[in-house]
Amino acid sequence: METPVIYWFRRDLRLSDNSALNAAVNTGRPVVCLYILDESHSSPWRIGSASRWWLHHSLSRLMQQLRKLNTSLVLRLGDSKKELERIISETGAQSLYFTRHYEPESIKLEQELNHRLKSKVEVKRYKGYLLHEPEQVHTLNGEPYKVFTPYYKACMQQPHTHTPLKAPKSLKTYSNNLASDTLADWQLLPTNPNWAESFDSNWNPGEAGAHAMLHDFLNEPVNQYEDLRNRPDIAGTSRLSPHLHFGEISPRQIWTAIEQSDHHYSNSESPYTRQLIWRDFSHNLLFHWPHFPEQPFKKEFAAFPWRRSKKMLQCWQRGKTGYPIVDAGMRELWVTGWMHNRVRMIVASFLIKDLLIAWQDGQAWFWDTLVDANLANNSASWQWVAGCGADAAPYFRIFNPILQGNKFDPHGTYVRKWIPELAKLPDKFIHAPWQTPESILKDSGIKLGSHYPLPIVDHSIARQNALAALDKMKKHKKNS
DNA sequence: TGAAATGTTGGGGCG
DNA sequence: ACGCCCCAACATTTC
Repeated sequence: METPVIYWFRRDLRLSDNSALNAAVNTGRPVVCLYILDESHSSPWRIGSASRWWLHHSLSRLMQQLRKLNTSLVLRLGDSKKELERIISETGAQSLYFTRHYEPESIKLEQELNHRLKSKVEVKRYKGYLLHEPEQVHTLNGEPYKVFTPYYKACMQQPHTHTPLKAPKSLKTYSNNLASDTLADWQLLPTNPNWAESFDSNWNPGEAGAHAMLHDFLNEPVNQYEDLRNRPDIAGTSRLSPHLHFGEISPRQIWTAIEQSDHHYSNSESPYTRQLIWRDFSHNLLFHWPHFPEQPFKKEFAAFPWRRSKKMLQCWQRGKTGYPIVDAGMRELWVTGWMHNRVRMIVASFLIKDLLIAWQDGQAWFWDTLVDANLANNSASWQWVAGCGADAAPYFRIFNPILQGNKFDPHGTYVRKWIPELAKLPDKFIHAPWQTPESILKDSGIKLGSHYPLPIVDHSIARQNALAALDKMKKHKKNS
């Protein structure tokens, strides 16, 4: 029998516009489709709980798609390198094809594969996860960009002419039986309790779901993106993040679809595609600074006097801070595995600056609860809010949760959706219930402190404390 | 991809 | 008519 090609699926769980898969199929040899769940490494960033839910369904969909091509997906649990070596020896394969990734663990692994396997098999690595490779965009000195705008401009100088590839119509099946786990073996879905119950009604993981989501976005919201993207009470964002994270759709497919739609902007000016470049930028940062998820990019922040209050952190996690816009966001996250981006900034600012809790703690919570948890985006965004990242917001830019609420959820629709106990409060007080006159509270059937918490901190005092803490950090820097 | 404090201006009430 | 005060509206600076 012909020796097969191993196609190693990673976070490219799609058949269309998948250069690596296409190349594997085009060898004309039988293709062994493989997915490895690797929990063996020591990285603290093993896949989070909400992402496991997504992964389960995404793999399940991929298996359905492959079945139509008369092929199965071989599931293996274990150390990626060992499992790859194992399957190569089981099949006698002489080629290994895959898509590259940019996390420190992935970079290390790809280097090791290159060293250890290259003498025995052909190792072919393809791009596809980003619009621009980290090596491809740099300053005139050859340094990686640390500031977004020049990075963005440099990206726009690059040619964007690629046409997305169609899914292979057929592939040569590898007919020998290979041992495979079942998805159920991996127990990726939560049970007792099934906290992901309402994920099903919010999401449709997999390639088809990704394209349906894109279609809905192109249908209208993309043209109002600039105005509506900050409104959590309106469906104005693409909600493509989890699909992009798992590679169910390529950024190139989105880029091209937008270019070909009747979008009001050209892609180089589109406020939405600009966000896609932020995604590249985050991966660029992580690629060049592998400690980004753990350590502040601005070193002086290592001396920041964070508070370690488990109790406060828990109030934040459970959506019980007493600030409705913050609590609504945290509850949306818990219920759906996702949070509107404007609200992510608000809750992050609140944790970091009002509660003075380290951004790493917030990042860890997001990592576990977001279906779109992505190491590059998550760490770059948290550091951005904290003011310690590359090209970050200044630390002293402290969001006022009441003003943010009034501005971006002016009728309290978003708050009422996620905090139904406040539903009857008049618009005027929806973002600051504690300011409500007693009689109106009574009419609304709300008793603060029992139905809904009183604010766990006073924002104006918290703001002063935050600025004082920054001062303390600066003094520490001076003295050292 | 803020917010608060502080400064400036100008209209109107009023003695 | 005039100066004075108040304060909203807007601008600037500071954090």
